[in-house]
Amino acid sequence: MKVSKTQVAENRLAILQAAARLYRERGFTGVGVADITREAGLTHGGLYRHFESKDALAAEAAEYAFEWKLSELETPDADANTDADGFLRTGVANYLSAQHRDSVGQGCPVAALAADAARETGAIADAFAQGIGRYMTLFAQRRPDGTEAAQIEPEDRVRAISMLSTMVGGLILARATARGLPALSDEILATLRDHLAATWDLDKYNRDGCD
Amino acid sequence: MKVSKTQVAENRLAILQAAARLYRERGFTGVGVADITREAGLTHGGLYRHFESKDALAAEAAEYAFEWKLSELETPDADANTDADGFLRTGVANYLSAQHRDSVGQGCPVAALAADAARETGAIADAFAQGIGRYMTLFAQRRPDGTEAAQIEPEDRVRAISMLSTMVGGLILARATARGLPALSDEILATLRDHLAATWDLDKYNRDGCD
DNA sequence: TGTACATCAGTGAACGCGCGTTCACTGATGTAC
DNA sequence: TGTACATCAGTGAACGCGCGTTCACTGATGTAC
Repeated sequence: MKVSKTQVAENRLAILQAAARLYRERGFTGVGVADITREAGLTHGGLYRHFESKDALAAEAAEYAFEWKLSELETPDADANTDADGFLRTGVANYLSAQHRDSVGQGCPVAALAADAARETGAIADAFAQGIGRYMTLFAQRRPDGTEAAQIEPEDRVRAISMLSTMVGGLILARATARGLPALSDEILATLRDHLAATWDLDKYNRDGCD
Repeated sequence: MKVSKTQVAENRLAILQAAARLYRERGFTGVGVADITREAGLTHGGLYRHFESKDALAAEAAEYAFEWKLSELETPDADANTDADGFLRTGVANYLSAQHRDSVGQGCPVAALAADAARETGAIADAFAQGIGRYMTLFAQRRPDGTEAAQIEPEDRVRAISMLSTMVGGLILARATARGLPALSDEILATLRDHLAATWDLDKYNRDGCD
């Protein structure tokens, strides 16, 4: 039963979306191709009309997850995000929220899969290296004083590396403690939200020169 | 062929050590029981004389990895660690080194497996929650001014949460980019070493009161 | 526009393979005497 | 201390199962005329 070209495109996208969600939830080695196609409303055999192998699908699903997340970060959810300051304050708060912690499948691919990706080689590893590189640049461009960096300065990269590391590490720690020590998990999120906002303000303040 | 009691204890330990290394290298879902026993110099069948199931082994291996890492942190490698300042400066530099990045199997269980542990339930999840909780307390007790906290203050916990999140996240990002963007990987490590040391000094300075 | 037919996305059975776990067996250990 | 024997850690074949991948088949689509 051949299907229409638009249906083919829809099915392919459904497979990618299912893969991107399931991989984030269960890791690259925790999901079978049958799980993915079932989630997309298809049977496993047809997957190979769309992707050469499970690994090729995983790599493309990783790229898809990165695209998806970037657009999420662009328009987090509120409307006070016209300048970099608002964008980053809301973005950080959303990132370190209980909601993001509890919805891995819809969340940041770095926090969900970077540790898994470090064990991979080839296309999956490449997708993650490139994706993380793009996140770094995106973050470095947005400055605490609300301006967009025309040229990225060393201090912009320091800020981006420090913030992304803290956000990713904090979310992973919050997730790992969510079941066994829920109070600690909540404390990690709340503490980092405050701490990053304070660092943020200090960075702005230092532009006038404190020391 | 029954073996002596000391040999039994040695074999059990060898299995735990092999498991702790292989799980860190390949993740909880990437290692089979035959891989572990082979690494320990045994065959797969005998594993069940020591552990009730693969999951029970994984949980105990996680606990073992946490014990191992804590003692590593206590005596990082140098000898200038008699006070908290030296301990933490050297500890942070070691943690964010290329050597630690490139030896996952001997490294911090949190950076290697916390993302995997967040997908687990039961004994493995518990082991990680408890282990992370202990790391937090250990870090909070050590103060930048070189003293050991008699009682842990809110600011001590903020510092511990912020530092651990940054270190764990940074190491994971450095590992995920090591293959595809080695320059970025090195930059992340070097930047965070400097950044954390600077935050450290600022913390010390603020005790006299700047603002 | 209508008809004939080649295309090919999707189906589901089948494949070889490696997994976690079980179990009959082995034989050195360690104990009872 | 020496002998007889029960114990049990370790072996390796076997189990059922789910995996990634293949393939003959189906039948609606889309094209050639």
